[in-house]
Amino acid sequence: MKFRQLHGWAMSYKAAVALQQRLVRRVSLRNAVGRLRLVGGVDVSYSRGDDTMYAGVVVVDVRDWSLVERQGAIRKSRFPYIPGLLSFREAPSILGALRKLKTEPDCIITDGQGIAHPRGLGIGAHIGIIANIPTVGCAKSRLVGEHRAVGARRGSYASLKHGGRTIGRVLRTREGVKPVFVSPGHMVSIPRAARIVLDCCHGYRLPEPIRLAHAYVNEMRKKGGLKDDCHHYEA
DNA sequence: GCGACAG
DNA sequence: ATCTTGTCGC
Repeated sequence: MKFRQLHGWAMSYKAAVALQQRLVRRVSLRNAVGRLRLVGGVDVSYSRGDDTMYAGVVVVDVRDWSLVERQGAIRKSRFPYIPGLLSFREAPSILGALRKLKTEPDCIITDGQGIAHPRGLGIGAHIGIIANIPTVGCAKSRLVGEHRAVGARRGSYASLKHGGRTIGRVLRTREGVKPVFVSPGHMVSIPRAARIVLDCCHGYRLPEPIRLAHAYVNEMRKKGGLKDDCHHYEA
């Protein structure tokens, strides 16, 4: 994981939007994810009147769903939540956690949109081009795009379109619950992104890596402190 | 001006 | 995202 220092994070909303329009050209939809084994998941937690972000990343082995490694980072954010500018609030802390990772996953799933974004640069895509690793956006609700009704069976999906382009899929990961919005982040195709998310959902609406990351950051915030783990492997 | 609007 | 109690269903 070769991180790139593409830019700083302190700027006006206006500058942030301009930056997204400039960075979107670096996003690649060329699939670079082969057989899946190690999948990462990232998430952030924070309290109401506090801008302290508790970010975490977990790496799961899809063969048996065991936790391979997890790392966390606590950092204050000075950027507010604004639809379309989520990465400027959460990405700094998430990248802090990612830099501590010793294990390089085959791809990372983010809690939020990939390219299914007004300017094509949701937090999933943004993190992908900076960490230089395949990423998949998996959001619980829609930000942009239109789609037809999604079938009731697990695996059913509808194409998510915006501005005359297909930007992702609305995927039913479990029967009886709302579908999720999947879109490529970086270095992954739309079909592969959807397949990755579906393969990572085990009895629940959200992918296992995201669920574990969510539980991890919440535990970090409540029971204070950042506990990490790394179970080394033999190639 | 009004409605929409990831987390 | 967080806050917050109960309630419906497998």
